[in-house]
Amino acid sequence: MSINITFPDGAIKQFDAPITGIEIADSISSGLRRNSVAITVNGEQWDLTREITADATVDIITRDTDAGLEVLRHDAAHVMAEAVKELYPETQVTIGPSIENGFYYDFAREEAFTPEDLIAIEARMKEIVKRNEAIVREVWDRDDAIEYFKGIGEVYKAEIIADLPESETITVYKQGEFLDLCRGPHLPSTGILRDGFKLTKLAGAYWRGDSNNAQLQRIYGTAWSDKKQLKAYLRRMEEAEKRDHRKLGKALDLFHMQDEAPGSVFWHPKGWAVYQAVQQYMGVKQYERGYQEIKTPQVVDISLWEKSGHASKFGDDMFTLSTDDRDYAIKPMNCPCHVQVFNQGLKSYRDLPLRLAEFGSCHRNEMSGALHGIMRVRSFVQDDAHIFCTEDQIQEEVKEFIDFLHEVYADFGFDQIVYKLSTRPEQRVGSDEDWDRAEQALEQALNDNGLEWDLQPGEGAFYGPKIEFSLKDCIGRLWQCGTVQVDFSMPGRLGAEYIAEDGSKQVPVMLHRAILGSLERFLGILIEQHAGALPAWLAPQQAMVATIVTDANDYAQEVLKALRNAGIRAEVDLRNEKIGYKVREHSLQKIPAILCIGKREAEEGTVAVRRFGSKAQTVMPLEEFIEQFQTEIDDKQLSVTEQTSAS
RNA sequence: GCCUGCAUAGCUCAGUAGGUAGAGCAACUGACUUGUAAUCAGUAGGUCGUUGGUUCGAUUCCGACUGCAGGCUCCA
Repeated sequence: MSINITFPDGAIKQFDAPITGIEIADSISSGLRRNSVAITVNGEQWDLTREITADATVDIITRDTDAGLEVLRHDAAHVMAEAVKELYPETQVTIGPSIENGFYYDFAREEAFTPEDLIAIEARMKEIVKRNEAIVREVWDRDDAIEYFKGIGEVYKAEIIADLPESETITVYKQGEFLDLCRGPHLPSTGILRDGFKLTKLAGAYWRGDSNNAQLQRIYGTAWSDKKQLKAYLRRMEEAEKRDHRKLGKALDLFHMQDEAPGSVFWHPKGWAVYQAVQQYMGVKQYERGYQEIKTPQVVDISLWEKSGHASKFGDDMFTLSTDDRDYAIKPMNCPCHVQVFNQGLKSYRDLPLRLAEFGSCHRNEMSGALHGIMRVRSFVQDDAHIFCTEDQIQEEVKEFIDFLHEVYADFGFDQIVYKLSTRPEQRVGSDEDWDRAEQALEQALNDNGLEWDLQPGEGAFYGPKIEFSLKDCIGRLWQCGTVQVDFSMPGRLGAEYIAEDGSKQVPVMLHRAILGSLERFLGILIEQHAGALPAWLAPQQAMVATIVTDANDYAQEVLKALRNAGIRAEVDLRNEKIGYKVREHSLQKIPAILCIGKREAEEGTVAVRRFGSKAQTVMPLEEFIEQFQTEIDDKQLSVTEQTSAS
């Protein structure tokens, strides 16, 4: 019997059935056969060795594509599990998927794996690849599968199968002595994995992601189509590490943290200069967009947090104190305080939308394991604002906000933004009708802005759904910064109301929103994004005046004064050192402009400018430099190259 | 909070198979007046995170605690 196989380019070829993916690949070219790892058959991913018995549309998956890498990574996880079972037979295997850049497998074992074990496991994996064991797919009866895995002591596997929907076909893959439940697809044999993998780290992970369950041992690895790709990836990771904000924060003398104040930042003069630049920028932008800035108290009676619902949901994570028989909490967030400001005086529908903003200092007793540099801290400042409005105004306000956020992120040099819509969680306040309307409003706003977004069911705040705006950092980690949340419940709980057009009392809708999120976290991301070399408008020290000879000291002081008068953050280096030494030091500090001053410059009233990232020096009159540099700062130019191309 | 690992000079790191530690840079002193990524010489600097235990003796071995790192969980 012959069947028609349709290829991605529309070509149709006849084959004698049954035929396998590997035979199809071979019929096209030996190169394709060598590089193929799986095949898409009528939209479903199949093993290359699985027989195709009827007409089908196929697409051969090669090892260098995203789908191919996923297959390789999944196989790497299986090979790792096989290696672990060979070396430590008492270990139980659970699940092992492919992930971005690699794979992991979760194991249950009494004894902890050590870093030395990883080396042994990796070596055994290489052996298994060398053995080139055939990987065979088998369809099993559900109960037989459960019995089998129970029989060999793999209770986790048995549990997974028992929980699979009845309709699911139970497939088992066999390689050598190792048998694993898996949907596939997999490589025809272990040898095809080749040597582009490496085990990277050891971690704990809860069974089924629930902290009430047993903790398993997770081994992470990275896997690529070949060794060259692997090496390139490892180099990328090394580069990324150099950008780490904790390293740069120390090297550039921006901030420090110490044992006595875990999760809190000591900002040094230079770091604080950046912090201030960011905050002042936001203040101006908010004013331009119709926000009014306020400031609310740090220590507030616990009763307010009980009314708002925060105490019951986050009580354990709040810093509390009592004095004079009264219980207080250090504010973990600003919203209830903002409602208090709204509640002062009688509000009219004419006052809406009312946009109250605060650089609100908040404290949260985050779990010790959650802390991470200045990205996740216990003491932080939010660029927080709450918009009190009518239901009709939600759409427009959210749309406005998204536009605002895009403008801000672009100014800071971010163009990769990930949008997520988080909907009602299990533990929540407010009626289902309110949640329906709130979720709809946000979804509408995202779609109206033509944005691509992911849904995160159940991830909303306890008082309302939210859109999360995340930025991708240099290591590819996603950091949530901006957010906008629709809240139908808190204003009512805290007694907010306004007089409507018809004279009736109405409860306003409250939009919670932030663009930077936490300033601490945002600065961390900013440092990593720019590898510490902040654009001139954000740099802590924008210009450094460095003298070549002591005779130029007086003129250098004049230059410093002129720069500072022009609003430029400048310093002067009069030390008795060689100019090469000074240039090196200030270049390492990534200062955007170094102005070298020697005898010639002093006589001519010029400066010799050396820009960060360039070895070239340009001698120009002081006034010209100031004018040019000021424009660069005012326009928030992101790089000098942009400046030259723009002018 | 949980799992694994780590904690030595201001910084980056070495070291001690148990006998109280060393380099480079930085700091300080002196000389050098210098033209674009490190001038030379000298000096000083450490309860080896805290705290118990084992030992004649612990920075080193064991335990607890604190902090940090990578994950997991959490993130108003």
